[in-house]
Amino acid sequence: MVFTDQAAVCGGSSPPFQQVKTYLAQELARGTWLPGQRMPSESELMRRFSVSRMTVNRALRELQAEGLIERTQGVGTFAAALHKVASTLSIHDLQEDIESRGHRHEARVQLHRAEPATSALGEQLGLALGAPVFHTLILHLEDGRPLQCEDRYVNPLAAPGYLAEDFTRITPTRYLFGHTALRRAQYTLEAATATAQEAELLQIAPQAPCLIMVRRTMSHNQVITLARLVHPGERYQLSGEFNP
Amino acid sequence: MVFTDQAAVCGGSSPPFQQVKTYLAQELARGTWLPGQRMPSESELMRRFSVSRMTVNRALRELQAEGLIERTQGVGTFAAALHKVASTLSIHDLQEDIESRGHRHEARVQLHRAEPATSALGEQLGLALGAPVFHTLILHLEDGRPLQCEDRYVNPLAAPGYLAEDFTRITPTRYLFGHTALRRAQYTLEAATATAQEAELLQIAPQAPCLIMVRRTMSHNQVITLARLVHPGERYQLSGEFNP
DNA sequence: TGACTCTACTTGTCTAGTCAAGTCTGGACA
DNA sequence: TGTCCAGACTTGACTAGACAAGTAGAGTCA
Repeated sequence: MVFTDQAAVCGGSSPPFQQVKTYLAQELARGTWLPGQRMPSESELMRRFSVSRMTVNRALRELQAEGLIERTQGVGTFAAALHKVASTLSIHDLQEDIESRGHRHEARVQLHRAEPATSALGEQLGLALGAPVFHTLILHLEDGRPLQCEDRYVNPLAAPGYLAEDFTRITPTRYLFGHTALRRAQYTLEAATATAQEAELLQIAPQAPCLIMVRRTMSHNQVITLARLVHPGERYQLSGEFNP
Repeated sequence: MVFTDQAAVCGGSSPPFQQVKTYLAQELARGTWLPGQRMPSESELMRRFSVSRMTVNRALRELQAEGLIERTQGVGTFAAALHKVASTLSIHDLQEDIESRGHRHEARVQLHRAEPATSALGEQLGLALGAPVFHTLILHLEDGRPLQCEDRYVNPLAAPGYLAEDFTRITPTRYLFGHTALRRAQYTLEAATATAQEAELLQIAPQAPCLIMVRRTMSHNQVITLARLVHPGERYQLSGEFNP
């Protein structure tokens, strides 16, 4: 059988489900089945590879989870329309990022206190006007060079111990990950100029382009924290990969 | 059994593997097992939920794929250190993005020709110095407002029909998705200022911050295309979500 | 012609058992 | 004391068969 041979060539000694998966992924990449076209059924693949249905099923289920194929009960398996696959960009923890480059991470706490919530802030965090909100402003440096200005508001109900923490030793992100039931986060990412205060802290020109991330982190239905992370454009890049 | 009851409450009539998965995900979110801590083994979950090992295994395998847990053969299953989970930011096709907002997408082709490769470009695309390279410069507009300046070089070996295409009707991204064996893509994202030409096309001030994405798209080992996508900072935002 | 049913095919899910391979621990032994 | 090995436990992978649920097409009947 032609298919079995090809799979054997490519798969080497990898487990059978992986061989089926690799074979299908390769053929998809070669354009054997164009987007929307019908692909072999499970029983067809069973016969071709001489494996049980569970094995074929696992390969197909994983390809489906990866967005390469679409399956419909009662109908069949189809090659996915690849342009619909949303690519993803990874966002890592800054401290880890810096340390993985073999550099030194330093945090300078500029502000660390409770403040009364303004109306806009209270609404976002689900707090009454004037209720206390924790506010930190921290400058993160890589080998002494300013890399991120982190302006963060924290809901005291979600993280009561936040003010007592020493953020030169642990980043707020890590602290909140460990001490709250973090469930969801929303990001927006944009290019803009920093505020005058941020520009001064980051030691950049007032009009210099910055990569600004605004992050809203939530537990089940309560907003835990609101962060504005400002990075100098010339010193910070995000990079990502996409393997369909 | 306490565990079975809880799962039944949450899972409703969903299939057993989903109930096990939901139960574990909920307990993880509640902090029942802190990052790095040992979680119940497969046989323990088999007994608690009265299901077969394959069912428990599927739940655990999917949680592992989603990054919530870590598993080691011979050792056990552990709660993942959540701060290590790389969050992802979705990047969609621009034309689809615009149309999903109910707006009109328009592409203006500024440049559309073959050029001899410079040494730097040839090296990136795997071509000899002076070999022909396809070059397009396209301005994308949303309801008549410039939103993206797309400067793209394409390897003629990978997409020989590229020059003949009408890019006011289909975006290069979509064309390349449909006509090449796209396998991998690498991104970098940064904030910077546009070139003078780009600023003029985008109708922005020369010093205005822009979100710039550089994308390298490859087939198996051949670089298909190199694209520089410049977006005016004030008009373009990326947004994403993170559900651990 | 139009509505209905029956059948073949497809995917979704589960079970009970098997073998393999990796880790860890406690006991035997030198 | 230090080394080695056997056993217990864990995950990784697979099989053969089963039932359920959905779709599509062929055939039947009014």
